[in-house]
Amino acid sequence: MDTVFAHFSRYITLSDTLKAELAAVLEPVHFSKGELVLDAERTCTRSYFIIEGMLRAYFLKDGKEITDFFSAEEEWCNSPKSFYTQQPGEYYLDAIEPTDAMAISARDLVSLFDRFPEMERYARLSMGTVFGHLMERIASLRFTSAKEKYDHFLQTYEGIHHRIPLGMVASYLGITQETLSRLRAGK
Amino acid sequence: MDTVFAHFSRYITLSDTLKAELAAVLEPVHFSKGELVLDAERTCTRSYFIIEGMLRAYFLKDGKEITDFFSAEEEWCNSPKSFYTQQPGEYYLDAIEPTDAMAISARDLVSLFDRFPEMERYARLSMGTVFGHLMERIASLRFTSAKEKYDHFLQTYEGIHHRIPLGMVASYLGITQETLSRLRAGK
DNA sequence: GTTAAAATTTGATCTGGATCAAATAATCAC
DNA sequence: GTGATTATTTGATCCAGATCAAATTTTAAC
Repeated sequence: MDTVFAHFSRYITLSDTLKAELAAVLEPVHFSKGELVLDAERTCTRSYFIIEGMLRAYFLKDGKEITDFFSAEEEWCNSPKSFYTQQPGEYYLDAIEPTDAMAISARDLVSLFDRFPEMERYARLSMGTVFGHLMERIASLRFTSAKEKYDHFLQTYEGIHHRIPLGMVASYLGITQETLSRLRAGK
Repeated sequence: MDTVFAHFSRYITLSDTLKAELAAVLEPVHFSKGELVLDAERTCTRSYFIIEGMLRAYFLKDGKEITDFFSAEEEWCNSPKSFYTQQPGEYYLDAIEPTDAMAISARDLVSLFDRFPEMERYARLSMGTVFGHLMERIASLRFTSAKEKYDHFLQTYEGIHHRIPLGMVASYLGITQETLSRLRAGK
């Protein structure tokens, strides 16, 4: 729980009341490696704050898994559109490592937003951070070679990249496995 | 001012007090076609809500202008990172059409956030909308042909695309002008 | 440990879109 | 309006990375 509080404290000051409320609604969960966290057929009712491990969001295209993003320690993971609209979305979530996380339900979160304005602020500010990452990723996708994309990935997921299978990295970058394999071999 | 209020009302209920405050800090501005709205050397101190016209954000790469996004009627335009951090950023903003907008300064906005929790909510929810667009754009950039990227653009900027010069569209899509020209000719 | 299944590497070929170059067409300044 | 600048189209060539195919390595199940 300390990890969660520390994360919130990067953006807002946590009152004791809010701490107590958070502690009351956050539920520790564990996923084993390879476990499906969310099926795209279902609505994403909970968001997961990762304590240890890594989750992945992917969708299916022509029957193949296309990885859209990874979430590691001290990041939230959910199926954004589905969690926001509370309708089924396109993403599957799975655990690519044994993962410990704290889960919060959409309804509990909404209730916190209603009662704690600082939660709104936290959400606004932390979204800003993610926003920046998305814009960088767009720039990287548009104007860089496969090699540069991979280098950018290594930098973004510094210290984490070796934990992710090559095929997933390739689809995340929008290049083929073969190309990525050759890049890594240094050709 | 009604246009601005209508926009806010899509996300929150505007109290009379907040309306009055907004009216007090929003300043009407006009830019003529081609006018530079923000130089990348400078800090983006204001955000512009566009009433009519279109602004564009671009950066320089090898001396050439690379368009990153367009903002049209009922959208906000600023240099995101610069506006958020109040440090100079990488973006230039210019008007690609004669544009009428309402400007709000970063300091006024911060003050509104401090005094009106519903402004925090507005920001969180409206960012969610933009967030969705960015994710779609990422998907479009990674796995689609030039033709599909252009089709996606036409769809996203439905009714607006004909107002944007081809070269800007091409750099927005991350393809060359020549390729886009050929696509449009239907080859 | 042995075998089967999955992930990664390596090889050969092909192609969409880039690049380089130049001709037209549209827009602007005066 | 007219010349000059800027935007768009068209043509020829080239290459990064895709695709198709298969070998090799790694991982997992029993």
